Amino acid sequence: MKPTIYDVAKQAGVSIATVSKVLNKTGKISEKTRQNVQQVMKELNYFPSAVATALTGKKTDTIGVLIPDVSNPFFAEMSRRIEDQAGDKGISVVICSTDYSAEKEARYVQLLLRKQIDGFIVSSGFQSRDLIASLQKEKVPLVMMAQHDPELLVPTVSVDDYRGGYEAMQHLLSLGHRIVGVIGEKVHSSNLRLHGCRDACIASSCELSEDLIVRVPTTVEDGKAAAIELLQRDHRPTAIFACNDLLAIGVYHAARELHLQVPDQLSIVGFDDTILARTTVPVLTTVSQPTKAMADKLLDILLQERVPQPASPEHVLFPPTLVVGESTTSP
Amino acid sequence: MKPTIYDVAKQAGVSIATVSKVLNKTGKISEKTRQNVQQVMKELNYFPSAVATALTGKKTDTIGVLIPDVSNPFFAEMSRRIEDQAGDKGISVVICSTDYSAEKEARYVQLLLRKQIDGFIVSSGFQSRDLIASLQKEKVPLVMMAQHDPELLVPTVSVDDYRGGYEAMQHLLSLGHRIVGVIGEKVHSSNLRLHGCRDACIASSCELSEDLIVRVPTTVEDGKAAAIELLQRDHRPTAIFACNDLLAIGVYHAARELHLQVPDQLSIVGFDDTILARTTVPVLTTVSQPTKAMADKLLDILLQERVPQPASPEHVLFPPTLVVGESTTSP
DNA sequence: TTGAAAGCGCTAACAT
DNA sequence: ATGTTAGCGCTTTCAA
Repeated sequence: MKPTIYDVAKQAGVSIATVSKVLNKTGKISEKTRQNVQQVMKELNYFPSAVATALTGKKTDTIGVLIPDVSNPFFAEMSRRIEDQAGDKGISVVICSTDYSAEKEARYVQLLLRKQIDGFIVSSGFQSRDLIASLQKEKVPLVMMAQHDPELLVPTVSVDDYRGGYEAMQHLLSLGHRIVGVIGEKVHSSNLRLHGCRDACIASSCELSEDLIVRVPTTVEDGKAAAIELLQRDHRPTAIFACNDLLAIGVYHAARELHLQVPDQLSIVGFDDTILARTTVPVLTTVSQPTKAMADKLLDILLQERVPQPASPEHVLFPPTLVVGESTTSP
Repeated sequence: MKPTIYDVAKQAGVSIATVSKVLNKTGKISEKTRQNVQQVMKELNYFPSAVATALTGKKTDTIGVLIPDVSNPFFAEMSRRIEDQAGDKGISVVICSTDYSAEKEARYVQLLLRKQIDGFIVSSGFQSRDLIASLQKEKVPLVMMAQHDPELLVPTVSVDDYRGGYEAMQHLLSLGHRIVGVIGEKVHSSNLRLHGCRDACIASSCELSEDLIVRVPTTVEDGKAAAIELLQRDHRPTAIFACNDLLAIGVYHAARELHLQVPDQLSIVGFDDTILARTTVPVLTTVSQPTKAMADKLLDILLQERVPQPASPEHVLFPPTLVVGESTTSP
């Protein structure tokens, strides 16, 4: 059997209270007994039960990360960052895929709550606003990632989507493109990216007609279909900005099907800078999110949340970086 | 405060034992009180604390999945499958990235053990054999995924790597390729895939000279470098089989750098059938692993492990499927 | 400086 | 059919 605090106490000839104190570095204990107890803990290979500890009301040093899908590279990479940062802080991370389903969200939230986790990181694509509201009512520490939605009274960490869209479009315009198609998801962050696009056009006194903007769901196939449609028009775009890398991949497929060379006959820009951006040939020009810094901030907020509840939620925006690959050139 | 079993008992006018019984459907209780208690649980929005339950020694219905890296698409996709399967069985999944580091492995194992999880799924790339041995000594249910290593006395679930390699090579040979380069990782599963390649060549009475086989680490860059080297030889290969999709991507990059058209001037086959295989242009021909079935089996074994320890560990091999994409054609 | 004892919320005999 | 009670392993007053 695994040794318990009682075994250690007996072996060391002290009470369990003393053992607990050396464990937690609380109270006053003589250097001598401390050494002795620690020695015994080593010998017995003793580790306190996290379960028993949690039951006494202490923090569990575990946070839950709720993402729509681990197999989506962007979320996988963010998760990885969060894990790394958390690991450094001695915090463990539970990752759950909610599959864009409000039902699964509820189930996992319930589950993690029962496990007494210290807080949640939820991400864009979270369906149930009610759930978020009820978590807040229960004062469960919570922070939202990759979705800067001012309506939500939740602290938020995301990239500056507007600016990312702006820079992506500006890049294309500065290369000389004048007809640029845009493919966006039907989610909040895509809206912001589109606004950025529009404003970049305005700044270059070039117009972005609304019918060059297509909104789709999020798969590669959606991106391909949208791109094919755009590229078969009379005055076809010479460049396409896709609001995430997955959609951009769809554009590559469309280009291939229509026998258009990338970038010579069609420039493509993506968003997110996931592994996908570096696995295409030619390498995708994309907008990079500072995932490491974002993960760091996410944890900072979550941990500080564990203490007091701030009056008005903090909304942190990180600057995006345009990463110029091989998929863009002058028309 | 969150309601406890006491609150429910008081409100329902029964003892906590009764509440516990309706909760667990154990013992005998009249339909009437059952209804009543359940009603009260609803009203109070009561959910039992998983922590308290675990402390009494019951199973936690949580398993830990240890993978080298969530941001590697193959592992992310496997994790996702495991989660799905587990979800159906009411089991929750904790995913941790061990980063190919024995130290992190030890840390996470310790952590999860302290949290009283019911079992582990560890995967290829796990460094510390000692850790595995000690888990076994402690009789912690454990199953290994994606690494069929007969030396390990652990149940194992993986794809039939040998056969996958065989089919990949056979495909290329049947298209008429005679000089085929092979790029493999320095891990056990790649060895098996290579054996498959060799035997496929022998079966076609065509020889695979050893110097066409290159062993590398696992990144895209490694794949690219190896491919460039292969392709610059005097009698350059007309096709390359890469032992995983990531390496195959590297081959695409190499082809591009050397101005070789895929598939006309160079055929490429990968392995794993991750999302990467479908995001390349042209779409990669690759060997698919039945991730869903594997995840299912993994859980079956783990759950059955929770009861008795089988005498000799089960080693399950799943058949791979060659998925022909657009990256292969006749030379 | 150390120890005794009362919980934390739940389960599982054992009584009734 | 329902209730009483003794733990599970640990933290935390409060005494000594």
